[in-house]
Amino acid sequence: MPELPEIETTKRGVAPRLLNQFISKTLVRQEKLRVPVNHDIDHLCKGKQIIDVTRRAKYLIIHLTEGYLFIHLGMSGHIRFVSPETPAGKHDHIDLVLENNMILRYNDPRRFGLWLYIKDAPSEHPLLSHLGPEPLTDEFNSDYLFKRAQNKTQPIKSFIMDNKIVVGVGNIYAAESLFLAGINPLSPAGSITLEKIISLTNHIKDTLALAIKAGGTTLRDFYAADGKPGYFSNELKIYGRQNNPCYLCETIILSTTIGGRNSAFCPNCQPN
DNA sequence: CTCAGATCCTGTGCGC
DNA sequence: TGCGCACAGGATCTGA
Repeated sequence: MPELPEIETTKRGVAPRLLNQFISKTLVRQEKLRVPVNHDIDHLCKGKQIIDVTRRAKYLIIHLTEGYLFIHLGMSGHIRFVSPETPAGKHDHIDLVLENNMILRYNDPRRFGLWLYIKDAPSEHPLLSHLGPEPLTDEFNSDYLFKRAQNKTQPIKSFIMDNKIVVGVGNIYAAESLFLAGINPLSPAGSITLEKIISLTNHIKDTLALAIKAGGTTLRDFYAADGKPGYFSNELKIYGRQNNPCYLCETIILSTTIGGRNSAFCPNCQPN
């Protein structure tokens, strides 16, 4: 489900209702996630106040009076507020119960996500410490990207999806940005000209910012915390459009596999 | 070091 | 209608 815009949309949806609240209970129905949930997470969170809600890469970070709660939604997760009487359904793995009785409920069929309580500074944690810059900050710019790309033979698409290079660029937005920049996703990262890297950098930023504005991309099952779908799927120009004509030149869009992920591209608009 | 591929898990949608 | 298969928005590990 989620890429960075979906996480950001989720964060904006849940933050106002979490802020300043006290946690009364953390109910874990399924602890086997990408990383097992702390066995004593209920004890660790109980009675603590939520003092901030932030995002780093695709992690939501709930700041408590002591420690932090990391939430990652993996490929199929979502969190929503439900009232106390709402019965838990299939794959409703965790409830964060607040003292006002509202429940932040986490559902994740594939269980690639995680919930983790950590005590020390998030940026030092092994899950976050190696991460590259946020795409919407000035730290992520064309000079940086060009430098990092030098001598890389890796396909440019895998390169921009590498969290050590830049975080938050998933399969959808990688495909969209490369199309808009006119770059073939298979081209070796080190072979891309500075001009194209400048264009790519700008399109990554623009695409993500637009998608956040639209409330994320709803393909099948993404709904923001308020239950509203995202509207960015209407804007997708290349992702999932293989075998259809390109919107710009009507050439039939091709697809290939890069890093195990399906990758659509227009052979005419993205020649190299 | 770099990179392709396998892996964790369940649901969906397609062709037969 | 039912079955089997391919594939899905992420991230990490292994091994060539």
